[in-house]
Amino acid sequence: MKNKYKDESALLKAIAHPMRLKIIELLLLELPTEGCSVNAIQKKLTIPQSTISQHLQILKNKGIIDGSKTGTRVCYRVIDKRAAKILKILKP
Amino acid sequence: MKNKYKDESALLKAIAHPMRLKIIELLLLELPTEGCSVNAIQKKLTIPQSTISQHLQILKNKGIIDGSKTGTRVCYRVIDKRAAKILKILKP
DNA sequence: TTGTATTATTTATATATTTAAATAAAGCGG
DNA sequence: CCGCTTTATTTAAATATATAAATAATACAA
Repeated sequence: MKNKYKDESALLKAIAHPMRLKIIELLLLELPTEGCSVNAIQKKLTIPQSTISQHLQILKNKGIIDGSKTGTRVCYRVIDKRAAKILKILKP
Repeated sequence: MKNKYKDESALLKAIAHPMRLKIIELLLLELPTEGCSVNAIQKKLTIPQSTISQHLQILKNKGIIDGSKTGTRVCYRVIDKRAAKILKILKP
C-alpha cells in the first residue's frame, strides 16, 4: 500500500521542535552575514553545546541540513527545499 | 523574547504522524465524494475507532480540524490553511 | 423503553523524545 | 608535544507520545 506518509511524517517530526525551527531559521537567514558554525548558533541560542549538536544531528540524519568541515569547525546549511518552504508558511 | 516557535512546532508536531497526515489527506480530498465522519475515515484506515478518535482530538485541539455534529455523526473538516499547504508541499 | 450505531474518554502499557552533564575526538597554535 | 577550541557522542533521567481495550455518552429507530 502506498501513501503511508512515513517519510513525510519523519521530516515533519524532525522539524517540529522550537529549537530546531529556530536553528533552521538561523541557517536560512543569518548564514550569509553571520556564521554557520555550531559555535555561531550557540551564541544565538542559550542552550548547551551538546544539546545543539544533538539537534543538528537529528536534522542531518533526515537530510534536512548538511555540514561541511573546515578545520575544527563545521558549517551547516539547509539542503532540503521543503524545510525552507514549510518555514515560510509558518512565518510568512 | 519573540520567535520562540512554540506554536509553530506544536502545529507541526500535531501533523507529524503518518496516520494524521493520512487523515488530513482524506478530509481534504475525499470529503466531497465520500464521507467526512469518523466511520468513513475508519473504513479507509485499518485501525481501531478509538485510535482514530484520539488522533482526531489531537488535530482538533490544535485547531487544525473542526467537527460538526449531526445526529450521532460528526463531520470533520480541515480549517487550518497552513496544514493544507504543508500537505501540498509534502505530496506535490 | 430497548437496542443499535456512532463517537469520545479513560486507563494502562509500551515506546520515543528531550535534556544536560560528562566524556571523547580531532585539528590547530605555540 | 601541550593546551585550547570546536564539535560529536554517550549516558541517565525526566517527560511526552502512541496504542488499543474497555467503558461511557449520545442520538436515533423499532
